Amino acid sequence: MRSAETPLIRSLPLFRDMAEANFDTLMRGAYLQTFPPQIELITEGDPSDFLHVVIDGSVELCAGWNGRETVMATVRPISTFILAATIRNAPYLMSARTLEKSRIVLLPSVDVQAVFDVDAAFARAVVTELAQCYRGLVKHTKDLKLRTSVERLANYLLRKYTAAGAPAALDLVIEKRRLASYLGMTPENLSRAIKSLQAYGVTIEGSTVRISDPADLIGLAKPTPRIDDAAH
Amino acid sequence: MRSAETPLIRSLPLFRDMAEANFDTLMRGAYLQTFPPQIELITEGDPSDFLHVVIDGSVELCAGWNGRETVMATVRPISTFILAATIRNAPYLMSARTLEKSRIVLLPSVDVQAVFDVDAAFARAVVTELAQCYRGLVKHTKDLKLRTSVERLANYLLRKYTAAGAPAALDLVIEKRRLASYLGMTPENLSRAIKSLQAYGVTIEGSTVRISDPADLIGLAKPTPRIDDAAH
DNA sequence: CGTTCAATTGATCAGCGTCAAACTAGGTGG
DNA sequence: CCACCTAGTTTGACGCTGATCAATTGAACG
Repeated sequence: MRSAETPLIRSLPLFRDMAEANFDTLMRGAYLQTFPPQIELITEGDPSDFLHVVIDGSVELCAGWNGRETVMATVRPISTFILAATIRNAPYLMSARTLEKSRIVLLPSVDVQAVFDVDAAFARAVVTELAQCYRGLVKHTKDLKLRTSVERLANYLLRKYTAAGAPAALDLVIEKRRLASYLGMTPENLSRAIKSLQAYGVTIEGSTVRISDPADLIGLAKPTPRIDDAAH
Repeated sequence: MRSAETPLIRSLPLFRDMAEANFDTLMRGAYLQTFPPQIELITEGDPSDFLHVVIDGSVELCAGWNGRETVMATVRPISTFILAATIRNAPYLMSARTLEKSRIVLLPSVDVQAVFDVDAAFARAVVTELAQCYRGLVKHTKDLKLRTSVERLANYLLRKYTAAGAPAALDLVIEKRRLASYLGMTPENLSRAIKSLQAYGVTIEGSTVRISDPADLIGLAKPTPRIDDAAH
């Protein structure tokens, strides 16, 4: 692959510091593909052949068991997913499907592993990225085990709100039923959780969120960096 | 540090393949300490100064928020913990405390990072270990989100049972209230979950577990490698 | 303008947590 | 050696959170 996206990929933390020659090696084996919405990119249990990089659009990672399904994460540009499966050369633990029309780069796992062994800077970046993902999951788990559904919603909204710079109106980007699944509740329950946050100055109309009194909401949500900070 | 434990540590997947000289560097800066039970080794939010290796005893990783607390994992010999915090040089997301008298090796984070940069084999091992931890957490999260508490208990017992080679009697090693917290329920609820498994041939007296009809229990638990297999 | 699917609302119910009390078992001191 | 103390576990009663089911509303799209 050689295209306009190459510099974009190169600018990712994962690829930023590696040697040019090794980056070229990776790119030579790479595919850039555009997928329509609702396409299942990978399936839970399949062998991991490619490391994926979302260039454009959005992808949902989900998992199922015994007829139930849950959203584990949503991946937006520009970031990678299923790095851990690629590293361990193990079957995927989650499925991935496009939410909208998306452009995705596929890097053969064998290439990633080969470059990993010869490029120390890339190795360092892989470890840093993986550690980041791990810590993100720890936070998600703490969120699930330590908070009620209303608390989870309140903190979710505050995270998006502060990340966007405390705007008057904020867009929920994600469909409500998917948000509900991500937060570990049913769509009906999310509806009710939203209503119960009205008492704290939160109004959600369609996908537009308004927070009239952030201090009040913070009083309920009690956010902590050890669960709610993206960095670290 | 130079002691009888050195070869033990050397034999860990994390240190097995690295150059002797680099391993020596790590060991020179290491401390071996013995801690009494119920000692808080690290505290959520503190900066990560050391990578820890449990040589003997057992350590519990837990996390708290707003007066609530939950058990995230139990670490038994011989394995490491808080690798991700060490790598990212970020504050701990979990606290760790000894459950019993334990011997633990402390490796200064700066040493670990320095050796990582010069030893490709060690770097590979770190990545492999981290990816393993990540996948373990994905499974834990799936367990929590997709299963009811009785299903979680049934699968937990089956995992221990098969790992121990399907013995007639199996010891629960962990205190029930901690197991309850790990499985995301209250001690009272665990008691009731245990009773409800009697219908599937499970009896638990004290810390002794007996499974009279594994096939029956499997029918209820519906274990899957994507949640319940330790490997992968 | 009808079709479709998400979102909402209401009613009901099950799972699970909370509270309180009784029951162990392990350890200590008389 | 036994009585007692402490802490974990169990049991029961009760209530809340959140899931389920069913019906309605709303909004996007052909």
